[in-house]
Amino acid sequence: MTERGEGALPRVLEIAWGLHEPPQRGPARGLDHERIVRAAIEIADRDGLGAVTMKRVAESLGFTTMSLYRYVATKDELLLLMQGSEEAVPPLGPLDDDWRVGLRQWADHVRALYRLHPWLLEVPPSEISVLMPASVALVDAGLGVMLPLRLTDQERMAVILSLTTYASSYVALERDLAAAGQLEFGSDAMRRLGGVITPERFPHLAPLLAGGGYAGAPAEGAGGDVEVEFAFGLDRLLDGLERLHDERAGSG
Amino acid sequence: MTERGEGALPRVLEIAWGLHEPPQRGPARGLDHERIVRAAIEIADRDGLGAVTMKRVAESLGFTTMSLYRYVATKDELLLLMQGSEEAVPPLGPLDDDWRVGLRQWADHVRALYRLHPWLLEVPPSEISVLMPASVALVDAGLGVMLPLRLTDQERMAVILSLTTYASSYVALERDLAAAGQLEFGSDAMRRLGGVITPERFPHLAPLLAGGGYAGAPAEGAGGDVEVEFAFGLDRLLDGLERLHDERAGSG
DNA sequence: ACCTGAACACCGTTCAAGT
DNA sequence: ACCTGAACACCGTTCAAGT
Repeated sequence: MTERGEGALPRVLEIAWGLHEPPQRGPARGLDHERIVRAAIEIADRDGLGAVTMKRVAESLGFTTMSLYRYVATKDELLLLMQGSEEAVPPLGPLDDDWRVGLRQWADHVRALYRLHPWLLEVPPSEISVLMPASVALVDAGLGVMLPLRLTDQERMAVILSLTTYASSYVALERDLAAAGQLEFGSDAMRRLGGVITPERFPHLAPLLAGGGYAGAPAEGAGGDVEVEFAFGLDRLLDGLERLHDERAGSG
Repeated sequence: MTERGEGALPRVLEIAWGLHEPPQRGPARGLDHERIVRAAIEIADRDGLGAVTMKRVAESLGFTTMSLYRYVATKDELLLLMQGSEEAVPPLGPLDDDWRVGLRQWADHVRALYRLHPWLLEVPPSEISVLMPASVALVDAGLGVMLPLRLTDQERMAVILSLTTYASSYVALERDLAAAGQLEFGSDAMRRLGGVITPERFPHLAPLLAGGGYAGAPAEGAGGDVEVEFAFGLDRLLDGLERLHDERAGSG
C-alpha cells in the first residue's frame, strides 16, 4: 500500500502538489503538512537551518516530536518540502517585455528569495527539487522572459540555471563578507599572512592582499561592492546572450 | 596563551599555512594535522562527507576519538582544513597565454577539482576559506590569466568568483542528474505530474515537461547535455568579457 | 489512524584520570 | 603535554502502547 508500483510519483512530490489524500478512517488529524512546513520555515528564518530539529518544530506546534512522523517520513523530506514550498517564495509580479530588463528583474527576484530565506543555501540539494512547486513557478516565469530570444529549450534552461546559481552564490558571498567583517584582522595578522602569501609564490594575489583589495580587510564599502559585483557578472552574462542572439538574427 | 591578542590570525589559518608551532614540552605527538586531514579526505572521497565523523577519522588512524581534539578545536575546524588543503587540489599546470583559452582551462580545472572531491560542495562555507592555501593558489592562477584584460582588480575578482561558482554548480548538477536518472518516472507518474503542471498554470514549462525536455526524463544523453550546457554558459560569460574588453580598448 | 513515552543508536564535546 | 575511558547533551528514528 505504501509503494504503489514503480510508476508512482515520489511521496514528497505528491505532498507538495497537494495530491496526497489523507486517510479516510481514524481520528481527525491534529496537524497537516502546510502547518508543519510553515512552522519549520519560521524557525529557519529566525534561527537558521541548524535550529530546525524535529523536536523544535513539533513543540512550536504544541505536539511531541514523534507526531511529525505521521506526516513526514524523514527529516530530509521535511527539508525538501520547505525548499519547494511556495510559502517561501514572494509573489513574482509581471516581468518587463524587454528580455534584458526582464531577466535582470528575474535574477533580482531570485536573489531576493535567497536573501529572505538564507537557509535555502544550506538545504542539501535533491534531484527532485526542480519539480517542486516553487521551482516550477520560477522556471516557468524565467522561460517566459526568454521567449523573444533565439535559443533552444536546452539553452534557455542553461540560462535559468546559470542565473539561479549566480544569484544564490552572491547571497552566500554577502553572508560570508558580513561574517568576515567581524574578523577584522589586525596589522599583526596581516604581517603574518604576508609572510606566507608572498609575491614570489603568489605574484598576482599578494599585491591585492597587501593593498587591502582582497578578503581580510573588507571593512568599508563591502556591501556596496557586492552590489556592484552582482551587476557586473550579470551584465557580462547578458552581454554574451545578446551577442549570441544578434549573431543568429543575422544568419537566420 | 590560547588567545594572543586581537591581531592574531585565526588558529585554523595558522595550522593550514604551517605557522602553528607544536608545543616544545611533553611526550612526542602521535599524530599531526596533515595525517588527520588526509585521513578525513580519504573517508570523504570514498563514502561522502556524512561518513566523516570524529570517531571514524580517529579510528582510521588507530587512535581514539578524543585524541583528535589535541589537534583540532572542533569538527568544523577539521572540515575547513579539508576544504583548504592543497592536498585535495591536483597540480595546476601552466595556462595558455590567450586569456580566453586560459580562463577556459582554469574553469575546467576548478570543475575537475569538484568532480574529484564532491564533498567540497557540502562543506559549510566559511569566510576564512578564501585565505586557505588551496583557494589562494587557485585565485592567484586565475588572476594571472586575466592580466591582459582591461579590468579592475575588483572586476577580476568578480570573474574568478563567477567562474568558481559556475563550475561548482555544474558539478552539483551532474550529481543531481545522475541521481535523477535512477528515479525514472513512469508514464503513470508523468501523467499525474501533468495534472498539476498544466499549460494553463505554467505555459512555458509545461510543454517542455510533456516533451521530455525537462527533469524527470533525462534518461539518455544526460551526461552529454551537461557537458554542452557547461560550455554554453562559460562561453556566454567569456563573450561578455570580450565585449567589455573590446569596448575599453576602443575608448582607451 | 492518531498521538505519546520510552528506548536505541549515534553524534560532538567535556572532563578527570592515567602516563 | 599526550592519549584514554566515562559521561553528557543532543540528535533522528523505531517501537509498543494507549485512544
